[in-house]
Amino acid sequence: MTLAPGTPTAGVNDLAAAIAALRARGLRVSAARRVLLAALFAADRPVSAEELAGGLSGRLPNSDLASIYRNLETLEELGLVRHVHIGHGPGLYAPAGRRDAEFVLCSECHAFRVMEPDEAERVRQAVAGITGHEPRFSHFPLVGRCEDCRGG
Amino acid sequence: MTLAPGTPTAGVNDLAAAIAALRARGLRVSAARRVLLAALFAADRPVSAEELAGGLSGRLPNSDLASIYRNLETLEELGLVRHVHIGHGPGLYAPAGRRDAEFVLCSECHAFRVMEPDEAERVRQAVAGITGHEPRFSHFPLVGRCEDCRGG
DNA sequence: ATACTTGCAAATGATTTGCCAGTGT
DNA sequence: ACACTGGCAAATCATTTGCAAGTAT
Repeated sequence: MTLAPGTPTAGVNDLAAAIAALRARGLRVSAARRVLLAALFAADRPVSAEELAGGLSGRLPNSDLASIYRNLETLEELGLVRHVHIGHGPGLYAPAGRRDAEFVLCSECHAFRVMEPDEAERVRQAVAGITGHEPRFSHFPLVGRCEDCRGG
Repeated sequence: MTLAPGTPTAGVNDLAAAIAALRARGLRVSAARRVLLAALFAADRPVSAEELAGGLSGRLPNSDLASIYRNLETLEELGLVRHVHIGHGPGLYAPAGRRDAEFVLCSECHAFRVMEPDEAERVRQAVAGITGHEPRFSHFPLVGRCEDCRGG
């Protein structure tokens, strides 16, 4: 799809707002999209397209992976959804909040979490001051041994 | 393959040392491995298996992707090779030095570089102090807008 | 009514596996 | 000699694309 001109959609933080954003862009609110968005907002962690298809079956007559990928792509272009990579598995999708979540992954125990807003801000500041790059851990998480695994 | 017991191989920084490490582990020094390692050490940036196969053809009668992947995996288990991911493309391989290289990628201009040792150390310290994680940017690079792109 | 969407099948790109012939030690 | 390796074909996993039928607006 090519996005028609219009107000650039930012992140939203609930299903209703996401659906409103679809409408605002002139995109159709189909059953498949409703259920997909609902599943994403209901999940407490980023989920794969495969998991979404699984969770959706039953809730929808047929949940096809191709359609799910297509919708995830559309929603991502709209800024309503985002995806991260953990290790070598499939991409994991999550609803996009008003600001991108920054992820942290332990390379040893694989604990995965979202940074606190101020934590993320401090990392941004510190890293920018050292490397010159304003870091983003929303697509590739920050990977490293966590405090526990380091024997803290 | 399952690695036989022996001295755990660390990174090395030249072809001869890598070959010695293979021998030390009782692995065979075949023409394919020689040429593969030579290509990796000759490259000035991480390269894909496909690129390696291309560069190798001519130097070897037949360079098969499957064999290249198998060897890269073996060499990686030995600690002689490492791979990074940039965006969604194929994995990119590089020889592993005595300590892992930490990569930085600009999310805007896609400039890709290796951190200076002290730069990496400062990032490690700073981030560990904030998130509790000792960060590693050898598998997933640190991604963010670079100084130039931020209008520095 | 019409353009956007879906489901299904088939294609693609990256990487892995099975198997037997070839070769380093 | 013998186990380790390489080549080739086929399989697998994640994701994408083509296309005709279905549906939101």
